[in-house]
Amino acid sequence: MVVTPQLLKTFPLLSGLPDATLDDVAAQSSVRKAARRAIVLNAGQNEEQICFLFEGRLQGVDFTIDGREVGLYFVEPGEFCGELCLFDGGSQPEFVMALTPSVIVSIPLNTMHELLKKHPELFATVSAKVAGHVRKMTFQRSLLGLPNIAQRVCCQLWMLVPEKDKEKEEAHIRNPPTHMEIAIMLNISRETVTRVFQSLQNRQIVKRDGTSLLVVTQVSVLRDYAEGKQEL
Amino acid sequence: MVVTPQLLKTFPLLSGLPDATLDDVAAQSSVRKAARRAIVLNAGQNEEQICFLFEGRLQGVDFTIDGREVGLYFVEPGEFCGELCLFDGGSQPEFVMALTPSVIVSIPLNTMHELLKKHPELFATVSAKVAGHVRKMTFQRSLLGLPNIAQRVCCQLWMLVPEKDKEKEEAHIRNPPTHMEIAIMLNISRETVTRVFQSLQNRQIVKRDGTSLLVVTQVSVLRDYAEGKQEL
DNA sequence: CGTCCTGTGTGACTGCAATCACCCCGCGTC
DNA sequence: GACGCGGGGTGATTGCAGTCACACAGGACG
Repeated sequence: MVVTPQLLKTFPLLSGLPDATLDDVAAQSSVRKAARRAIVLNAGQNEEQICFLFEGRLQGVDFTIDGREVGLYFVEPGEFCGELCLFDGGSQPEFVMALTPSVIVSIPLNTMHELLKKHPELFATVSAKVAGHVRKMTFQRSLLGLPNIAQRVCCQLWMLVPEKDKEKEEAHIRNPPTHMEIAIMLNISRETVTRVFQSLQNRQIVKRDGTSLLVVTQVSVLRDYAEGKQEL
Repeated sequence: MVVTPQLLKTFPLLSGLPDATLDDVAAQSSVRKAARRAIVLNAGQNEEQICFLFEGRLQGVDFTIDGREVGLYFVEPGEFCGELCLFDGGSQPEFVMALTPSVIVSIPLNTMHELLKKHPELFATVSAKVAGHVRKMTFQRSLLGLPNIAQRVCCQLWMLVPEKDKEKEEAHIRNPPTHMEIAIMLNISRETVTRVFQSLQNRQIVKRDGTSLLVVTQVSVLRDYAEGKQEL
């Protein structure tokens, strides 16, 4: 499929670029669709492309030596991934997999390099993204250190509460991860996640509204659990 | 204490810089000593300095919400830390603590920024270091996903085997982390680490030589354990 | 309509690592 | 020498989360 400059403009990182530049980049880029659970980027390979997510949802995942899946982060529409090789030309550290059918725009590594050279202001954005990634991973790592499993789940849930809702008493989490996805991120079993959720629902702290919406009815209580001020 | 250009030259990152530049940087930098378990960089603060380790050993550590310590990485002499704020001006994500009495050279963030602007080749090195950090964290995260604890310990041990010894049958690990430090990195208890080590020693796969040297006598067997090809 | 698949809910069982309690040893230092 | 302290070693106990097995609901799809 053909990449139009208009398509590229939908991505915050690129939206400020002059039309001529976008024409140029568009000509060298490509679009593709990825089915559910399709691999978008392979770990351990020099992927030579930066992926921009137009539609769908991706997850960075790794696998342990014994084949277990390890969830690392999500990629939402408008965001990009695979940028690490811009920094050292090394290989992609983790797999990126489509959680839902997705549409992905790929810009070749070289094109991206040229672009960053010409527009250093983009470089700052990409750097900040990597820095943010490090911060997130550090936080996630500290989550895994929690001995209390329920607390771990609550922390992750708290992370998913939109910033704007954190002070309110009710929060909406759209398209929440499945229990399995949460389990993989937190290094616990799917059943355990389900049990924690049951417990939260019984106490009317969260409730589900269809498959694509999770309502946190008592945000402050959730925070207390997350911070260990209360035990579940 | 006064920082001399000669001192700065001992750091690989800075060794190629012209003397005039080093004079300049030295004038704005400072040296300090850190006692064992002293905090070198504080998490959550805008530290505004890049720390170069001249002597000793540092560890990046985080704390879970409930106060548990989480070990992240080590800093060896000649290396630096605290560079993440160069990328986004954000705060330091984790604590950096001295494992042994250490000597640290601090270069202010602004000075460092100027330096990188004037010498983009340094920027590549710093970028590569951050990228490498991300890779390491990703790997460490996948370690934590291992359900078999003994395997986790063996993997960590395998990581500590110097690159040059990985193909040999005997490897030397200088200044190995204490059981406690390993336990913290792997999110398991100190006793469990001890028991795994006992098991490895009984099978004559590793042996200790004083406090500051650990000898891996059967490197290939250790690798098999690490890769899950054999069970301990 | 039936079928398939994914996601969720739940009970029973069990194994394994955390915890606790205590030991020893070596080292620095008062 | 006595002492404290950090580091390592070990047994007994226990609780908790993983695992297994199965049930059920809802959506997609022919």
